[in-house]
Amino acid sequence: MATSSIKEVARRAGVSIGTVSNVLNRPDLVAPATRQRVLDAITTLGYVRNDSARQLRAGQSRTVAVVVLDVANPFFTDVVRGAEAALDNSGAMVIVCNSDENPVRERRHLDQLEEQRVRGILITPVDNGSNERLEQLIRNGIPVVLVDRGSRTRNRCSVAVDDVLGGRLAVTHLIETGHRLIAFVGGPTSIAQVADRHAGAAAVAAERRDVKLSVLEMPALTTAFGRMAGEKIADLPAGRRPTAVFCANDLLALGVLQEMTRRGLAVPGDVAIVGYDDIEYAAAAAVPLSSVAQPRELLGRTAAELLYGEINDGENHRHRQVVFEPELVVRDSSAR
Amino acid sequence: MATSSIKEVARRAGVSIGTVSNVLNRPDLVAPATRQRVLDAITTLGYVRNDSARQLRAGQSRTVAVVVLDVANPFFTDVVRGAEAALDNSGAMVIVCNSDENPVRERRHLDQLEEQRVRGILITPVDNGSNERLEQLIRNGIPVVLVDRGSRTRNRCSVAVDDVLGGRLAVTHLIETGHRLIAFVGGPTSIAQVADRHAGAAAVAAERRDVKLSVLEMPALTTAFGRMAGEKIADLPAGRRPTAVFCANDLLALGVLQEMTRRGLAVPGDVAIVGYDDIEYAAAAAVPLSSVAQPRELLGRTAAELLYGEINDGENHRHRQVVFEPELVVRDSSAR
DNA sequence: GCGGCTGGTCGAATCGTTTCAAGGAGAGGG
DNA sequence: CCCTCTCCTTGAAACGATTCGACCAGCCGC
Repeated sequence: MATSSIKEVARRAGVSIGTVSNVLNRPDLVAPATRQRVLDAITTLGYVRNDSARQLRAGQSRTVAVVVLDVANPFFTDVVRGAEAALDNSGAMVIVCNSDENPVRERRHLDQLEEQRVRGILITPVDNGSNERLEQLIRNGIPVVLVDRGSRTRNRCSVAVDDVLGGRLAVTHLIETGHRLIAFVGGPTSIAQVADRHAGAAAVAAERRDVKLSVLEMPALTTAFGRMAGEKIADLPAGRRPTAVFCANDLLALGVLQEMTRRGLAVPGDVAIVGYDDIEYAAAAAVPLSSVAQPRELLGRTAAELLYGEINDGENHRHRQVVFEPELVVRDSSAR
Repeated sequence: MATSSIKEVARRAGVSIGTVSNVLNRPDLVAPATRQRVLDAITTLGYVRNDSARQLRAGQSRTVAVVVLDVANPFFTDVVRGAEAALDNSGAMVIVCNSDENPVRERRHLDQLEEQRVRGILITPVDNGSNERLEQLIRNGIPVVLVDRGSRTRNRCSVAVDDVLGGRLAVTHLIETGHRLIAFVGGPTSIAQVADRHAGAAAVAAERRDVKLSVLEMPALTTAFGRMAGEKIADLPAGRRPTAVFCANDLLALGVLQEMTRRGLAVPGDVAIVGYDDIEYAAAAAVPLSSVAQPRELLGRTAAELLYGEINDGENHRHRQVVFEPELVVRDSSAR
């Protein structure tokens, strides 16, 4: 019942504590006969190492934390998957903390993690307010890698995806398939990702005289608001109605798609649609959705590798800012 | 840089170690002036408690683990959410472990968690093989609550949803809206959930002479196989074609829906569809999908509460097996 | 036969906390 | 003025592991 300690194992095997520890950590130092005796004692007692004591002695834990904005978001679950894959056989254990876009929760998690002396942290911070706390962690010797946020200051590693490029890709594709009247359906511009995606889209549109990009700014990036945006678009007279819509994420796009179908407008015949994120359900929509895909797993994997490097290189580590390129996946919703 | 210990705080504040500890844990025992001096020392040194030492002394940690089959599955993320909510102000910290339906990974996590002396574990085990390991944990004094699996043996708590009832609800609804030729699209019957849902559906169908339930067993519960099932159904001549389809999960249902739309069959006009799980995208489908919803957050919350009870009641705890009822959500895809 | 070496084992120190019995300084009562 | 009581504070003993110098017994070579 009460889990037994190394001391009892030692007594039962008739050896010293140090020898038991050696069996556990450097078995080749111990004579085979003794080793076997100790192992037997361990199994009969059902001994389980106490990790707290181990860590206390070692001065740090073997776990790495990933702090995400939303565990339910497929984007982050894939990032976590990537990170886990990268750290799988490094002896480290990955734990996932969910800040839920709540600065207070984030703060609490970071405090906890520091108390636990985690080996390192991968984090997508809720806002820029977290910066001071993160600086502190770094000063205290805990490596931090930023995920999906480029780092302005060069004193940490970060991985991100080029959202401006993503916007360019989407709109370039729409122009190439013949569209001239294009709508951008976005969310609050306070979200950096939304702003960047729009910037890319606008830049491409501005390069051509005959292309016009209108903007619909919705309060949030949900299907419900997508439907609402769809209504507004469908209500326009055929001549002034955009023939293509680029949405800041897939949920918006699904909403728009749904509304078009309901109104009897053909996709992509009357209106082409391109989303962003390439979530699993994008491909499964009634009309499979074109979307700008981000290398989610790769993002997590790379972040983990940077962290791993930082942990091992120690003082002479050079921080790196990695930026990935998104990729356009063309499906039926924007086929010619 | 090197994080400072309680000892240095004590020296800097000119008090003993014990006093610093008291400031941290029972501040009212310390004279205000002293307390302030200690707090100042703590902030100037940037002292952070060492949780390992704390736990070592305490004998157990303050964390509770949730071991899920798939972090990316919305079902589990909601369960986790519920558990977090229930434990939020109990001082416990929730960590999420992902077994990825892999017994080896599951085993490794359980080992790690036992070494960490976690307070308790919520788990959806990969298979019945885990049972022995779980028994062991329980014997060693770590409370375990099963999630989404009823416990046969009465020696632990569990929470589950009545899948047989879910099947009944779906088919009863279809019969009431006038359907007589109904298809069940399922997955491998080795999955208990699938078997139960089918059992419920079959039971209701058997109660009426004029109702016929055919079964399509697909290899996996994905949209791709849903489309395939859709093909088979659409290929049938109109007279023998089922007028309603009940799918073992929403992904299958979305696949079927997609194929119907592609073939020009109206949903629900020609074929009504009911799914299972009520995932977020069910409501967002081109034709909003009727689905059997499980109380996912409630499941997590209840599991956490049972665990909490078990932790606190100690010896005189009585294990309970809680079963929740699913609920049918009717949307357009099966509207009359 | 003796010095040195090697392989195996031991014991003690250490990590950073918490807890608790014990002590000390004032204050208040007799 | 002394005794008692309260309030603070202290110091030492855990908790369970790891690590490292010391020790001991054989064995080898000279």
